[in-house]
Amino acid sequence: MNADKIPDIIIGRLPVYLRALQRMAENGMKTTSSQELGELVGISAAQIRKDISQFGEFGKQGTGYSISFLIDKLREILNVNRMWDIVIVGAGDMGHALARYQGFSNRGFRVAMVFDIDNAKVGQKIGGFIIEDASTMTERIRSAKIKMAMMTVPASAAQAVADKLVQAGVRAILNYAPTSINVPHNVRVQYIDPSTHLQRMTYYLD
Amino acid sequence: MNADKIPDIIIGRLPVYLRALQRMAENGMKTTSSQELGELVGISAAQIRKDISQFGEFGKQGTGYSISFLIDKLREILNVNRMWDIVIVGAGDMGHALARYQGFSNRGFRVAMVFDIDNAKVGQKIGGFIIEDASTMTERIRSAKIKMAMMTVPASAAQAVADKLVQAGVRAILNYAPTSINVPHNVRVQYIDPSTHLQRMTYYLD
DNA sequence: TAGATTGTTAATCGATTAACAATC
DNA sequence: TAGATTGTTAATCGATTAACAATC
Repeated sequence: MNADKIPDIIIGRLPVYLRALQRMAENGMKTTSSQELGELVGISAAQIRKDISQFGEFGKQGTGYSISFLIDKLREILNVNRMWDIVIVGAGDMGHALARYQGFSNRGFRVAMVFDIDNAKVGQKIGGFIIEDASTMTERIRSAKIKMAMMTVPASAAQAVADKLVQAGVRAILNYAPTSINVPHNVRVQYIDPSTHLQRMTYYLD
Repeated sequence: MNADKIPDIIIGRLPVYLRALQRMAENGMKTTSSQELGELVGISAAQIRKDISQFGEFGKQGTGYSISFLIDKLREILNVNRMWDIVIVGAGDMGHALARYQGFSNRGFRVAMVFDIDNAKVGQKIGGFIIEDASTMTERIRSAKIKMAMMTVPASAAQAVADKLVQAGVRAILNYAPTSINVPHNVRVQYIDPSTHLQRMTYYLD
């Protein structure tokens, strides 16, 4: 294990490798090569080898990588060889979809609570969760020691909600609100905004 | 307008600038500076000036940028000074949420059709759209000349659906399926996978 | 063994930052 | 005018690629 600081751009590719490897494992494959994995994920074989080698010598010359071994290592590196509880803030359509999403459990995540400010929604059930009042949020998150959140609130509410989450001890926010937010340096943010993603592609269309 | 090829990493930041500028405009602001915009989006002022200057001289020394003028220019550059029709493939929870999402229209997008393979879903309504049979998809997309799609299908179906979309003439795919897909070079893909985004953050958590 | 593929090095390529003249 | 801020240059910093010895 290399003690140097690993660039975030490399960290960002590891989940993509892991996802592809888990798929390969499901399909019964036992080993793969940087070449094969690269074709699957659209990244050069050299880069995949370089990325992986930052963390150790996980491959074998001549035969490549053991898929299950590499999965274990990547899960360890990414800290997803455990379950992370996540809260959802905002019980609109997108919050609903995430609350019911089946794709978290085998990737290291579990939705733990869902919050909304709308009294008409509080108390209702979505995907097995009872929607809780956002006014109790800080305390609930803090006492459950939850570190991750998904924000599916309007842009106008995003900064205030983010501030409350940070206060509650959240250290990673997946932000579905279509706006940038400011958080302290020790808090990570990832952005999911379909319009922004789409606009990145229209540039190339006629 | 610079005729050189603009790096994709710059193109990727423009929608973020545009989103912030539209927010400023809604709040009644008339001008801004690279400094102010940078603090809002978390990018250095120098980089913002450099990015914008790739396309022309849109600012004024001493006063900064006219927000409405810069919005116009960015919309023009990104090709979103028009409406793009989009199809949704997969009418599960995520497809539902996207079909009902109100955040597309003022960013240049309009959902035009929703498809699913499930006969139990075909004919039902979501968000004002009637779910259509996926077997008619290629022909429907082709004759409507639609160039963009959002895929909210299981990972196992993603590659086959992508192939059909490409055949139908789609040139940009926003892929919500948790898997990488392979498409020809003239087709753009953007990925939205909450687990992948979350795993990029857990690396930094204890 | 022969063939395949890793891990790593050095070279190349590309992106970001700092600084400042120009100018509103 | 004085102050502010752009657009741009040069320097720095960082990422990717190509190549190959090592070795399974």
